[in-house]
Amino acid sequence: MDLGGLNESQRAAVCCIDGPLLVLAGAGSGKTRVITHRIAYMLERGIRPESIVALSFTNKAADEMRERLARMVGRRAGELVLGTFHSLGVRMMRARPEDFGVPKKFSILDQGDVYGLIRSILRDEGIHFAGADRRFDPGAIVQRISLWKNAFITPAQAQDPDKIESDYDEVAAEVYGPYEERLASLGAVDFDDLVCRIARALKSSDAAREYWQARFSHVLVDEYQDTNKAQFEVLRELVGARQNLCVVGDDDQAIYGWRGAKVANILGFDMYFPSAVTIKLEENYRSCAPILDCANAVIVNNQGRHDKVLLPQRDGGEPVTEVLAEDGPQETNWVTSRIRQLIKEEGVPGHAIAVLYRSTRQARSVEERLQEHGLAYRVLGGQAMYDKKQVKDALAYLKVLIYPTDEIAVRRAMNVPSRGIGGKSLERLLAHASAQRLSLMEAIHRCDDVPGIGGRPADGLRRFSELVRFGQSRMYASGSAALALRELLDRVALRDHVMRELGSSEAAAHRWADVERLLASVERFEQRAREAGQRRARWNEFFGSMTLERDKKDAGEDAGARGQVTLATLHSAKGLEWPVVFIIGCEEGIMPHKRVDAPRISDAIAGDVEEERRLFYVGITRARDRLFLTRAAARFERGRQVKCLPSRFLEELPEAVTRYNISTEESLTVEKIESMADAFLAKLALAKEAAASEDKRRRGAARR
DNA sequence: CTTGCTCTAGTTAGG
DNA sequence: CTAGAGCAAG
Repeated sequence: MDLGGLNESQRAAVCCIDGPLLVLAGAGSGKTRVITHRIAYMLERGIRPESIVALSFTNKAADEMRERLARMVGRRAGELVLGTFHSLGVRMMRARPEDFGVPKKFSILDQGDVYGLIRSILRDEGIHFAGADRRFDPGAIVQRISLWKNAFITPAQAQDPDKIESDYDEVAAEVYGPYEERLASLGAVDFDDLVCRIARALKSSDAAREYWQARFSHVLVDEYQDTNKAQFEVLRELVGARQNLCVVGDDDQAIYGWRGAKVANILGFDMYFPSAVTIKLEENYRSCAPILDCANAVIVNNQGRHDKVLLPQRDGGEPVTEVLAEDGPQETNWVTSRIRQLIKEEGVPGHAIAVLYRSTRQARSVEERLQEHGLAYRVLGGQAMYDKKQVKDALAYLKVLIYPTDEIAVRRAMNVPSRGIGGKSLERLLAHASAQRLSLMEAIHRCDDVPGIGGRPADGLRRFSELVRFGQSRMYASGSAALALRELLDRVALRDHVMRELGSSEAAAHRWADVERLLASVERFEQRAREAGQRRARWNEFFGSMTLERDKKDAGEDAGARGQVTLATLHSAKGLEWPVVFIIGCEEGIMPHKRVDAPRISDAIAGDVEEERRLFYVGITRARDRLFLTRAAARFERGRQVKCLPSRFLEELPEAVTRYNISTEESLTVEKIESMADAFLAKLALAKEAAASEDKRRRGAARR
């Protein structure tokens, strides 16, 4: 294998395949190359692909890795165990459910399902909190439970009065137990279970541990700084005494502490694995020196970190520019017209430009302006396709057709569009179902037998029951679920329902397009199953992938092809790069965000300024050639004009940064100041000279 | 049970 | 200022 294209430390990281290895990969240091070369190298050394596990945090990263490897090693790439922690969890649970205490056919709840579950528990349990006349955001509760689960804190431990610091902690602790019970009774797991149940089982069961340790020989983890306690435990148990564990990450880019990631995992790697080798990748091939100077200058202000620095490998580069606007509109105006100038006058393609911001709401004003300029853009992140309501509604109908026993799907479908079936009716149905040992769907089919149900709800139930029967008969007759689903959705007029829910027809059309995409993907899936000669499509796989995978952008639809400017939060920009980057809103309160800096608010989870600094650092290191940092002196907030101070991180930037004030059009650089000084001195010298010659002349005149 | 109005709170995000 | 949730009336 040719390792010639790699530098010395990269080569070392590729070739050190046994034992624990920590690769500290600075931004832009060729991390992905190292990972792919390393796996190819391992294959070359005769390690079986199916015993190599390579984990990352997003499906996108995993797909990219797989593609690159396919190019390097061909079809063997397909035999690697390559994916996210969660996909590994699903894989292990599906293979040996008995190891992990889950039913053979467990279902995976997505965020929306979990929210619904928490809401219904809050309602049922509501009496307990009658004293507190507060509303509780299910999101904050879900987040706490998730953090607890990933830290192996049981419902009982969560109720420890010493640990409870706010009423949110209290409510969440109260909900936690019932939540776990409901999951069990639904035969379902949530995303957190996919990791922490694996960790628990491997710890407690010798048989499970031995089996899985024998199955996997080498483990590699990307973005290791983002791992949490549960993920760390999975890794530790999986690699066993051999400790063939290679972790790649950058503590300076740890920006997910708020969702439970433990920087300690990377900072203390050699404490957990004393024989660990550490390799630093510090050469940066991405950005020009002025940008890296900024990055280095900012990040040194953090305390707990591995000592390293980004070494520029590219020549030249123009100074980083700090831009001051009077207010928000002026800031976005300036950014968008600068973008327009770059594209129209300087020939920079749109996809080479990104606007980054701290919080999603900041995107809107930029979007509006870009639209006015007629510039194409895309917004990164946002809601996943499968998380959108209409898609989930359609998906629920599909599940009802294929798995009528799926209670979650039935509950969802039965009231979309609303058929007049409320909580009371559902309660009666469920009671009847469990008494008669029926599934919810069966109970609905026989709703006339259910005591206490009549009138409007009964009508709605009968209509729903008939609808499902219709759909199923169409499915059996045609042999295609996609076709049956299409007819079913037609009949319920889901499209009209979507249109009605959203006033504007444009927004509705947009959302309906997502449903069309779902239908298309169902069709493709069935098509593939037919081609593979399966008697029945493996719907389990389909639904599993719908829950686990965010929508993949259709090939050719990416930003590059359409020359779109990218809008992204600093979080979702991680791992990406652009020639030109704007970071907007560089102000105290936005970045660092006020919820982080403020003295711990009782119902907020304490954040930390160092993480905000790392976020800023991530933003800076996204830029290849040019970087603009903008801020406004004042903003409209909640209808009021508020003064804004520059972010403390701006003060940490080196002197060489250009400072530009939009209103006064003043632009000052060190070079400018120097050249101004030169000019001044030259003038001075000239004046002196003139004065001297004048003097001479005068003296001469006087002599004469 | 649904609809429409009022009130309130207001990071970041992935599987 | 807005979106989403809660509440009261139909």
